[in-house]
Amino acid sequence: MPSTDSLTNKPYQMTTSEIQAFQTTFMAWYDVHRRELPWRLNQEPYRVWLSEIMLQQTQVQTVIPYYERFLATFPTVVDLAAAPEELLLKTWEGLGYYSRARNLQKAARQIVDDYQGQWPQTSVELEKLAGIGPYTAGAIASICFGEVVPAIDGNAFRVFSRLLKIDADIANPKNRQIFYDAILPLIPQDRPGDFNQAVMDFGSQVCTAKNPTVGETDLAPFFRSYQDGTLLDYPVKTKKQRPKPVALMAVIIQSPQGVLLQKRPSTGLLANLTTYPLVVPADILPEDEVLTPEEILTYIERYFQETYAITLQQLRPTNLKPVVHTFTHLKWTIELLQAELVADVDLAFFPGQWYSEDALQMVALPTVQKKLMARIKTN
DNA sequence: GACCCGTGGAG
DNA sequence: TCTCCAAGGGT
Repeated sequence: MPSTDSLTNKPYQMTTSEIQAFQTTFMAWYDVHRRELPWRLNQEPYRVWLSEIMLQQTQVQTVIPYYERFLATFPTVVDLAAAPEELLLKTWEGLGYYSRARNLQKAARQIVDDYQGQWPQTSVELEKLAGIGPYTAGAIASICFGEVVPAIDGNAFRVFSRLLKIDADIANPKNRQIFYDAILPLIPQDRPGDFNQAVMDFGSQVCTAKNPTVGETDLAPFFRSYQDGTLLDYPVKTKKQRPKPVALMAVIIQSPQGVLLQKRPSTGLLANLTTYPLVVPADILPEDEVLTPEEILTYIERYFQETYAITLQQLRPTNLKPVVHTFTHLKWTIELLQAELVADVDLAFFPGQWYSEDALQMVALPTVQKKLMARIKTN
């Protein structure tokens, strides 16, 4: 049951004097413990925006080297708008959630083409840009333009659910408004950007998911859940489902021109990235039929013939241990197969090409592909 | 609203 | 090994 303020009868509120004291204490904590980060050098929208996109579902430590490299490669929004996709994805390689990179460029082109290179300055307008949702819009608007608006991310959910004992399920998007309404009156009018960044720093350094140390800070008296010993009961979050297991086969085909790699479709998992040809046996094998390994290979040969007009020679299993790679929602177990080709294969129907070692350096490879290559190299 | 979309670190 | 998490957004 939600805690209710006796004066206003609205849920999850503080009195005016409580708010004053909280703000003073919280911002004082921030002024002492504020982290120095590359994207805090100044408040240029391009730099702040890039950091916010990279930090989506990604830890600070992981982002920092990518951030520096990306800024060096694409110093301005104009450079980014004009970048070749291959270089864009290569710069993002390994960071994951690759649609972020494509949306980043889409938004850069919106800025250049639709906004004459001038950033919109409100969260409402910012949210119209590709890849910018409610959180990122709030973060940029408050940090760069001083708009008094919450930036509600995982840290904010955790900090304010514990502060105010908000027991609404944070996994339910419908409950976001409850947090918005609760946080908005807590934002100091003169420091909205600092406030939102203070939430990040406090949430990631003190009010952490595991082993929180709220009790060791001056903020402890304000945390209602800490006061009654229920800090770890918050936030309330329903469980996610487990990654679904999927069996795949990678077909490694060598030739004097290099190895055959396939560019994935422009939508869906690992969009536009490059891997060995990956076959999902479940998709090309007859259902409800027990097949021998030899028969399975025959089906794969037929699949390559019919789909790509490629004749595989000597398709065979390797003695390599399968590669296991887990995504958020999928768990791939990949068997490695080898094949030879007759000379002068026509790749007219194959979405890929032969890659030499040098050419491999230029193309964006997902981590699962790097794992597959490592498995081969170490044997 | 439910599902899709990566990766690396922590315990 | 397994589970959960980490500055979410798109469809």
